[in-house]
Amino acid sequence: MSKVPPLSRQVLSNLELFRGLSTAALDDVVASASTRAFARDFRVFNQGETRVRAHVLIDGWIRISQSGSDGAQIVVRFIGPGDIFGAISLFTDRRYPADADTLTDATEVSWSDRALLDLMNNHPQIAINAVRIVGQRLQEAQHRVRELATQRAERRVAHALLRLLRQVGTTTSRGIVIRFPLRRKDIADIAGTTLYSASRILSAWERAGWLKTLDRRIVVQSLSDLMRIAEDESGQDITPLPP
Amino acid sequence: MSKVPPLSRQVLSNLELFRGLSTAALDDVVASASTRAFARDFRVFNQGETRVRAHVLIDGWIRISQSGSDGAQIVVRFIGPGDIFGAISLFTDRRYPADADTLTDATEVSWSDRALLDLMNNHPQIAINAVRIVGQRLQEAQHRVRELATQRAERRVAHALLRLLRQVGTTTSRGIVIRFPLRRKDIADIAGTTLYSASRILSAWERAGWLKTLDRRIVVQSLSDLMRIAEDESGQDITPLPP
DNA sequence: CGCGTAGTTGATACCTCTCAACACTAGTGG
DNA sequence: CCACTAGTGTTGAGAGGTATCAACTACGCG
Repeated sequence: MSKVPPLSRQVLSNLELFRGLSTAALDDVVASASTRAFARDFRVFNQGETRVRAHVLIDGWIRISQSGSDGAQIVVRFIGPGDIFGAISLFTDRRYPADADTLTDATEVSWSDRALLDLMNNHPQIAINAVRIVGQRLQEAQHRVRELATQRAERRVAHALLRLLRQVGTTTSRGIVIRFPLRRKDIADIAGTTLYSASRILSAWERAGWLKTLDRRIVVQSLSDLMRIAEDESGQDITPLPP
Repeated sequence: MSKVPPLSRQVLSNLELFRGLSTAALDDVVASASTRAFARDFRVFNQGETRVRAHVLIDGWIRISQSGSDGAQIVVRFIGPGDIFGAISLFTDRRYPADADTLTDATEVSWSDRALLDLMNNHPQIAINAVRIVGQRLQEAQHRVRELATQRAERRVAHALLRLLRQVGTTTSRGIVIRFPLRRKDIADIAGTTLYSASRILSAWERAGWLKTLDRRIVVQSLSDLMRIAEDESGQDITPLPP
């Protein structure tokens, strides 16, 4: 889990967290960074752990999930290339609030709490970027709260799929594919329902020909029907990434 | 709605957003601030409005609520003295994501987007404070997501009351009182349930003698029973503010 | 081949929403 | 002084969505 690929200013300057920095500033950032590579299905950190660092994912996919004392679990979000994760805890109670697991092979770069604070103090733009990123996530989370409080399971599953397609959908000849494997349990934990309900809902959609799952990967064939179920109030359209 | 009380460095330095600033920095902050006073039941800003500012509440209480296109509504949070609000939108899509209404007479101070960004650039500590504040709210929101996804209405109502007690509880001879008036609908919108379910649950608790409501204000008499219902996994205890 | 993981589907129970009726209060205006 | 109204809260009856439990299938892998 630790062949270390070189970390360039080029790579860093494309990350949202370091957007708008001078090359001198980027050099500072590089100097205190450390890079790691993980295999698939690796636990990057555990909920409750106190040796916190600020992480940015360079390549691969990670699932952030949170579980309660009763064992009930939710998926907080999926982390893709360029996303920061595990970083908020540096500023709050210095414990990771969730688990992080790799879904694929992955490489990350990370900074210690001290290093990140120094960087932010010396280069305020980093802190401003962080506010923007965390703010976006807060808005998403509040949107999700409303969804859970007011909509039913079927619509929540539809929304969950649409969000995933927006974030990580790839167009192929067969339809739009979600780039990484998802179990029914994952879908349930995203949409806030049970494995069983998620399975029933997806089966129904498969029967209707709206989507199918190939080797844990979901292929959507009729986006419009999905959007009709979701009745997306925020009429954002979905522009999948290039393959 | 606009007799302007004087704004002192003293007041500002006690706000979390401006914690740890030099007096020179505080002078900068004061220079670009503008103060306003509102009557009770005043709409401070509307969801979707684009003339966004960063607000800090000096005195009073404000309810932040969000509604969907279908009319379903949730209470996002209550804002008390010292809290910032409406500020994240400066960094994201420059639209307020929710409505803000005063629950009492209130005074706020606010900054334009331009002014706040300049302040953050000149005084990185402000941006760092902002990351911490927004990060805490994100964690709260994610906790709430899990709660909605995995727990049932009664427990969610208990949690909602406990959160309110923690934030704005005052001990009196009769019990712990939530400082501002709350309708059943408010409780429902916080806990993510309906007016009817909230009413049933609270009635049951009144019959059990755990709490009562006097003039829209909830008085909790048996904290322990409430906590038992909530089965609070994060065994935080509740330390009410002084009366 | 057997085992573990994943997925499907039926039966059932129960929580919660929904709809409706009614009580209570405060404020308004005749 | 008394309807009248609007806002709020309570409670019952019924429907319906979803969780839960259980049984079964399918697949991959040692």
